[in-house]
Order: sequence, then C-alpha cells, then structure tokens
Amino acid sequence: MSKCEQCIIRQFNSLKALHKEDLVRLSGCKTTKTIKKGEVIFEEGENVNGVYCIKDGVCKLSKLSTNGKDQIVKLVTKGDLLGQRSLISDDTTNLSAIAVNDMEVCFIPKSEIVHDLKNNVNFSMDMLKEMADDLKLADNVIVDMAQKSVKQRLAETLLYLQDNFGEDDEGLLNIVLSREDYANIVGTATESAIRILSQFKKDGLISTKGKHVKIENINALKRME
Amino acid sequence: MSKCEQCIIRQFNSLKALHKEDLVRLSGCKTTKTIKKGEVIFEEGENVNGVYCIKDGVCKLSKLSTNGKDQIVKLVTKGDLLGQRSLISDDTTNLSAIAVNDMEVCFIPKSEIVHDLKNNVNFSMDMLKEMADDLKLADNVIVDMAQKSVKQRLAETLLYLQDNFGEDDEGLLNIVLSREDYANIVGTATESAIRILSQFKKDGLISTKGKHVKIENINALKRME
DNA sequence: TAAAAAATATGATAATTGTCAGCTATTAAT
DNA sequence: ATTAATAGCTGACAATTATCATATTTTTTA
Repeated sequence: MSKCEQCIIRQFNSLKALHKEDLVRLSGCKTTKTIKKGEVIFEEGENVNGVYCIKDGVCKLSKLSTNGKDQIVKLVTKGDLLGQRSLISDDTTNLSAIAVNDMEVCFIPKSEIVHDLKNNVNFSMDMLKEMADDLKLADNVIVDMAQKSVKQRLAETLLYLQDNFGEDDEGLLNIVLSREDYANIVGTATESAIRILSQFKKDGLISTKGKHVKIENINALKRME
Repeated sequence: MSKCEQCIIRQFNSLKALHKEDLVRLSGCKTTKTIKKGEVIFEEGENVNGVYCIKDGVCKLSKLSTNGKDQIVKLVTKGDLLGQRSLISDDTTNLSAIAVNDMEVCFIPKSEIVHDLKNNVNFSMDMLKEMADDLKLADNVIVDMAQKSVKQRLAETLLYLQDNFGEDDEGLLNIVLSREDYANIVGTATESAIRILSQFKKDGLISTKGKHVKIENINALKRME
C-alpha cells in the first residue's frame, strides 16, 4: 500500500497543505481503487462520504437534464480531488462521475477531511481557493453556453483538451472521447457534434486517426471563439 | 453610522459566524454606500479589494461575452455578500455588478475579511459552504443553458424570481427587470425574450402591469421545465 | 471468425432562435 | 409641454440546431 506522505500527486491539490502527521493518518484510513473505463464512481443523488484523490486517469462529471440528456459539466483528472463540493455542503452529490479511461484513485473518508478542514487553516483556505477558482470557471462555462454557437463551443472544447491534456509525439490529443461525449460537453445533439467535427476535418482544422483527434490548425480554431 | 454588531443582515450570510469583537472591528473600518439603480458597483477586470454586504436592493452579476452581449450569471440581493470569489482567489473580479434597483451596501476592506478567514474557522467554513452551494447552483445553470430551450429557461427564470423575491399584495413580482435583463439572464436575443413573454401573456401564464410581471398560472410554467 | 451491437456518418426536414427593419409606447431631457 | 431617447413590440427572413431515417464503420460478444 502506497503512502500519502510519499505521494507526489498531493502537490497538485489542497492536500499539499497538510502536515506529515496528517498525511500519515490519512494513509492509514484511505483505500486505493482501480476503476475501469466506463465505470461509475458515483451517481447523482448518492452520498459520497469522502473525497477521491485522482492518481491517474480522467473522469467526467455529468448531470442528467430533464430532457433525458447528460450534460458533462467538468472533466476531472490526475492530481484533482473529486467530491469536495458535496462533502463541504454536507449534501448528496449533484453530479455523476464516470471514468473516461482506466483510473487509479484514493478514497479518503469524510471524517478525516472534515477533521483537517477544521484544524488546518492552510488546508481549508486552499480548499476555499480551489472552490473559488472552480466557480470562476463555471461562470465562464455559463457565458459560453448561453452566448456562443455550438461550433464555437466545440472549437473551444478542442483547445481546452489540447491545453489540459496535451498531445503525444504524433500530435494526437492525449485524451480520447466519444462523439457523444463531445456532444455532452458542448450541450448539443450527438449528430450535430459529429457533423461539425466532420466539417472541421474538411476545413483542415483537425484530423482524426480512429477515435483520436489531432489539432491541425490551432489558430483557425482560436479565431472562432 | 450603523453598527455591524447590531445589524440583522449579517444573519443571512457568513458574517454571522463572526464574534462580537470582530464585528466591532469591522464596524470601525466599513463604509456604507447608497447605490442608485443602474449604477455600476464594479466592473469585470477590476480589483474589488473587499466585500460588499448588501443591506437592501438587488444587483446583477454579468459578464461580457466575446459576441458583445452581456450574460447575467446571478442576481445578488439583500443579505448576500458580493465580491468574495475574487477576494478569495486573490484575483480581479470576473464579473460586473450593476444595481437593478436602489441599493444600500456596506463595504468591508479585504484585509479585514482575510484576517477573519485565517483566524475564525467557523467563518472560513461557512464561507466555504456558501461557495460550495454557489458552485452547485452554477452547475445547474450550466445544464439548463446547455440542454433547455429559451422558452423553458424563461419559464424557469420567472419561477426563480417568484421564489426568491416573492410577490406584492397584487401578486406582482417584487422585482422589476427590463426585457433586456430577462434576455441576458436566459441567454437569448432581447427580441426573443419579448416574443416569448408576449406568448406567455397570450396563453394566460403571466400578465403584466407596466414593467411589473404577475404569474397567473404557476403550474403551467412548472410543467414547461 | 461470424454475428450482433454500438458508434460514426450523412441526408432530409422541422423546429428553434437570431437578425434586421420598422413601428409604437414609455420615459427622460430640454 | 415638446422633443428626444429609450424600451417594448412585431413581422419577415436567415441561420442554427434538433430530429428522424438510414447507411456505414468499428467494436464487442458469442
């Protein structure tokens, strides 16, 4: 069993504010899980009762709309925490979390996190800061959803993926999403997402290799925003 | 000059977690302002350098999209705090705040709030909780923007206004917005908002008296969601 | 490996929403 | 009180996006 105090992942999230003795304590009660692509980590309305620290992989946070379609609100990845929002609000989770690829995560029980929030100002302040940053990002998403066309949102999504996940040596995006996922991120019908991606391909903005996407003309995509 | 420790407004926000001596300190450095309808409290990109506690009135938080249109992200009202997000992120504000009607607010300098955040766990935890709740609401707005029609969003907005601002003895909503404001809340063209409100009127879902709106058939509005 | 299932792709069409123009009513300014 | 400015309203039309139908390709399962 790996030890939190030796884990470098914590440097990327609020857990970095914890002291060595706290990390040792967390190590003692955390559980490490492997999650297969497509597996549900938790579902909207559930009690999560803790926080996941993502050691590897990516998952999508989505919410079912009354029209029966899933909206992906956020992609959460290596280094991020998962489940803080509902833990802090002492609420069931408002989002479902589903693995986009194989993941490795550590689950830390709620009581431990609450203990540290109450006893370590640096930790709670860092968590507060993360939350404030998330809120700013969410505001930006709201504005994009409300004011931009599907084409613009899809272009932005591609740039976002490039920025956040990078590309491999062939230039292919380091994250693979289904067309349905793309549609659920930009909030459109799957057919519309497919159509626009095809158009982008025709126009030389992107190319594809199987399900992998490569950005060919980043400036043209940026100009669409 | 009124005193924070005697002000009942603080019961409605995180300031309730402060102790009497802290409130006395805040009283000494806060400034009370009257803001006229339409006045700008702060603008996107500015340094706010503190938090506003809203004693009376309503303001809209909006963001300018690249297409030149304003998107109203949130309405902030009596009892709410304003400016926490950017204070905590130590960032310029991402939103503009404009008074929807005449307001009375108290401005508390950043240094004071930061002092209390670091020294009063109850205060920082409450702030964290507020932020988490805001994030949940923002997620809901994202899903609505992405998945619902303009008509559905407008119906929801009317119900939201009814819930949050109530109605007077004639049944008129206790908040008056321009058609442009309605459009900027739901993220549509002003003409579209006008058209749909007219349709709602024809269908007997609402009635209007000048700029005041009255909800006539709440169930029909709810059924649209 | 063959069959079944799922994902991707594309066309046709309908529904929704945006844009532009012009007009009326209301509010503000002189 | 009159004029100017703003807000509200409506029609016509264009653009965007959703829906439904149907191939085709890819992936999964037996």
